[in-house]
Amino acid sequence: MPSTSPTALSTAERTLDVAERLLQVRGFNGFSYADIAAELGVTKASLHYHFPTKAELGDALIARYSSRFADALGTIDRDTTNPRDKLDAYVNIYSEVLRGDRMCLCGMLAAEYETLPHSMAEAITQFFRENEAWLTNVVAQGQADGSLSNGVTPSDASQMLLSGLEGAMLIARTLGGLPRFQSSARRLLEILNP
Amino acid sequence: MPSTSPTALSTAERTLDVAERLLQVRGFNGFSYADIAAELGVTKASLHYHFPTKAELGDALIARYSSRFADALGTIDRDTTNPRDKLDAYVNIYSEVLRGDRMCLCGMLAAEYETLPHSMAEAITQFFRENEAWLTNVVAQGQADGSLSNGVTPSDASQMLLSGLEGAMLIARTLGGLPRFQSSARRLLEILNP
DNA sequence: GTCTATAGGCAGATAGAC
DNA sequence: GTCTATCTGCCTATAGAC
Repeated sequence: MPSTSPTALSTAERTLDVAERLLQVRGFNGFSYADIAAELGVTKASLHYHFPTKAELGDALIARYSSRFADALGTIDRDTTNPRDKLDAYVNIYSEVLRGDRMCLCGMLAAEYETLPHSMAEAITQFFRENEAWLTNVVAQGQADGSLSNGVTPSDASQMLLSGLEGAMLIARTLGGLPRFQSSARRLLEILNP
Repeated sequence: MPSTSPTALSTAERTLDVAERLLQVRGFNGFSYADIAAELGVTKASLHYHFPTKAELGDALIARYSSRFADALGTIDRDTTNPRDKLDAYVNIYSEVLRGDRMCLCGMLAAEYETLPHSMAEAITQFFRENEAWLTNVVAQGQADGSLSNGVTPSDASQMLLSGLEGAMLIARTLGGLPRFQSSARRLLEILNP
């Protein structure tokens, strides 16, 4: 039996859950296998059974995070049609992360970029590319239907939204918190007012 | 004699120079006394003579960085009168940091915030406060003389500029580099077009 | 001020019993 | 899958000679 009840999580999943939070709060170089093990009540050796090296754990964390993010974008596309509503929903993803006192996982890793294994570095870049591609699409839609200003190219707008939101999260954790983040996010979106 | 020639730097200063670069590239948790010692050709013990603990080294790094940043803002105030020129010069400070393949020192530390000694955390918050105070002043001047839009409060504008620029640096190091940063910075400033 | 030497702890990682 | 036990290496930091 891999689990003790229908709702129980495997050790691998619980490891990812704890490691994900530690990574988003303290950074990849700011937590250890010992931290995860203590929180789960298992030994470090058990963790190495599921994730032999920390680089592999990191790869798994980015893969799961990117996958969930992509799912969330898919959900937005299904649930909303108005491009402005899509952007509001996009910002809301970030708000919920910050509400948990966390930084965006890939934003955190972007800071530590130069210290990371190559596979992780590439995966982070890919995460940002995918986000920008989605945002570019939404902005282009909004410009086509007139709901968004066409004073900026969709590509430029998506770059500014992505980096603006990541920066607002970064600073808000040290100064101003969620209210400040949401205020900055609103200002960013106003740029696209027609 | 504290130095061997009029232009020679003390070990303490050279330590700060190397540590500063390592911190801006790899983060506070991403370098060690051994890294600095190897680069300077001295022993770790020598470094501990000048900076007994890493927390004290970190305090000194933030203090020097903040002081230089404040000097740069003072120079801008002396050399330019037009608020738009001041903002351009402000962005240029960031561009030069990124040109050296570095992240803003305090932006990097903002990511590692939760792992830092209290004295460092407080100093980072103070750095951001001072930057925002300066920016708020410049925006207010520009609104008064009509060179900047008054569609946003100076406080909101300064928050968005600071976090937007920090975020643009953060992302540009993994995707797009300096050209992308400068493009995003230009877009941010356009928000203040009258 | 800088060195050698070393302490004490924690990091990531592995071997092998159960 | 999880454990005990252990390895090796690096970390911050200190003592004491020069």
